[in-house]
Amino acid sequence: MRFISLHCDYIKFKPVKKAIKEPEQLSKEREKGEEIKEVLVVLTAVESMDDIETADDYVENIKDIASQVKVKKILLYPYAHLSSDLAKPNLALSVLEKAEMLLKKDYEVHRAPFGYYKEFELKCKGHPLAELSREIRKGIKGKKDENISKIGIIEEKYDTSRLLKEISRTKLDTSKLKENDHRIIGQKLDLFSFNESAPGSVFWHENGLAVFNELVNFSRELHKKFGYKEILTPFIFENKLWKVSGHWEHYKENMFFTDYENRNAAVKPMNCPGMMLVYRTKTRSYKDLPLRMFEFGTVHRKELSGVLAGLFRVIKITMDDAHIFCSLEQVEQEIINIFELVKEIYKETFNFDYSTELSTRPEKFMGDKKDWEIAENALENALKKAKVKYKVNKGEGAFYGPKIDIHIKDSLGRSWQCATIQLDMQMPKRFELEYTGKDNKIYIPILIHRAIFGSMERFIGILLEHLNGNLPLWLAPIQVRVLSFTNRNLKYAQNVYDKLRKEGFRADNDFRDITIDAKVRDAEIMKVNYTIVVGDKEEKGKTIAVRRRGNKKVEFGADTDKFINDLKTEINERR
RNA sequence: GCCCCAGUGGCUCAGUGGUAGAGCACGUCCUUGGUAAGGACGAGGCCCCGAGUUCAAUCCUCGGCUGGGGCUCCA
Repeated sequence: MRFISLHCDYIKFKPVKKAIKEPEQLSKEREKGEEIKEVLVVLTAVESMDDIETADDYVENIKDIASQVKVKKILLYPYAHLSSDLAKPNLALSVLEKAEMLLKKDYEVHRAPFGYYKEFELKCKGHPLAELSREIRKGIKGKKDENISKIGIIEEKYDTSRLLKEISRTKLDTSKLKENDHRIIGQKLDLFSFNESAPGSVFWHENGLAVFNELVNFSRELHKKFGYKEILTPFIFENKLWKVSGHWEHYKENMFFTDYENRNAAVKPMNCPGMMLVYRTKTRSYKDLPLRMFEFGTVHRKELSGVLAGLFRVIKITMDDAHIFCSLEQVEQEIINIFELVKEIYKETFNFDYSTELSTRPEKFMGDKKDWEIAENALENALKKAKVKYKVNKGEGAFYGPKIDIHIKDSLGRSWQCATIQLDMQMPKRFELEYTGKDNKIYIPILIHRAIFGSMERFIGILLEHLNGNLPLWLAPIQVRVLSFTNRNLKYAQNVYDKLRKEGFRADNDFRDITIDAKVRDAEIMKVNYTIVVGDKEEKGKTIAVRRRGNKKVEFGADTDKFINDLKTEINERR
């Protein structure tokens, strides 16, 4: 039996045995100031009268805790055995009839024709449970009452525990965009835009591209330090490659196809196969390992239409992708090295609050259980050695191997996966990758897929929200802006501006004929790091007046050359 | 893909079954100001696309596209 309770905008699925605990939760929510006026108890899948009694206990509990809360009981339809045992409709029917008789007073009973189950499942393109919840909600709003009688039939085979987790998670305040929403910042600072004609694909404006490129440069430098070799592979590959890699089989729905002449090809949704081909360009020996191949790879993935979200979820994705080829013994150390890199970026550079999760073997997996155990142990040991705190997600690994992910929350409290480290023992076999060992025998290397930013787009989105658009000097799209005080000072202002440009700063100017207040205001809104005003005083003394973003104090009479040097120092320190 | 909501000048939004309005931004002029909005005037719109209802649709209905939130999936 499934047990559903709804109140206000909350919707929760609870297995009946756990549901008894729920009234406590209700009181907690009331303490937090949640206003709950009505609780709707919806019973589905009643299998016996015991179920109904349990539900009644639950209702009594609610009444004890919150006497003013209105409780409405709905018996949706006892579909016991219906899904799993269509051969016994009479059994289900008898339960239903009993229930109806006993409960008519208290429960609104809705029933559907038994044949509806199949129909419903066929109709559902999404998750049947999720759809059921919408149906119920719709019914409650009274808009389409007739729908209520048609629902309530769901296959038991669907794993509800995961859904439970999702749905019972704190409901987000979705009514308002937060001020630090990256989409708003992106528009205000003229960083990027989207267009209907290329959904899920970012148009990077000058300002946004500056941020993007700085991050790329930063990452390149760091990867060099960590011993990676950067390469670049094609965008379009023939389908036969995707058949080898397994994407044809597992990822076809997400790929863009493009045929030409006699070739059937696809735009790459992942970078791995291209890199595998580079590995194969020569014979490798154990001396070459670990081989760390790095690529800023641009991939395209067809995503379900309801799933795109600003920079967080896009179709054209740029990844700081790398593949590490190594021996089994080297895996642990390589993972530890990756943690170092993660720490360097996430902690030292940006000071993010992030969580680490280890996902293990799923029910449907490729390869040997033994290999999986080795891989999982390697990941876990590395986590422990690197003293990383982590959570285990059992059974949520990729089909080809276990993985470690880094998650960060956005302005709405939603968690996004950024960095990912995945062990793969399938791809090297499929591509027949080899290396010669010390003993002159041929071995298959282990493959580690990993991305640190994850997707550049998503990372920039997270970063913008984290800093509320106040980017540090080295990343800022407009580092310095020169303002003319009056039209008398235009020439000198132009000189100062030219000088800054020639020094290589991202500088711009505002020589409009409006008040200095208005220009300063605009510079602050644009999150310009340093605003420089030149007026008569400055012109006379060959100085500048410097204002730092968010600071009310202004440094009058500053020396231009010294200012330039200070800027350079600040950029180099990446503070 | 599913559920709910939205789509009106570059931006933020009003509004109406009789083909449109404000503020900001933009342009011109006045003003020449010391660190978060000086003033006047002006230009700018296939009211997302397609069909239907109607004498008449930006508005109502249906379908589509895109965006937002929630699922599912993922970086």
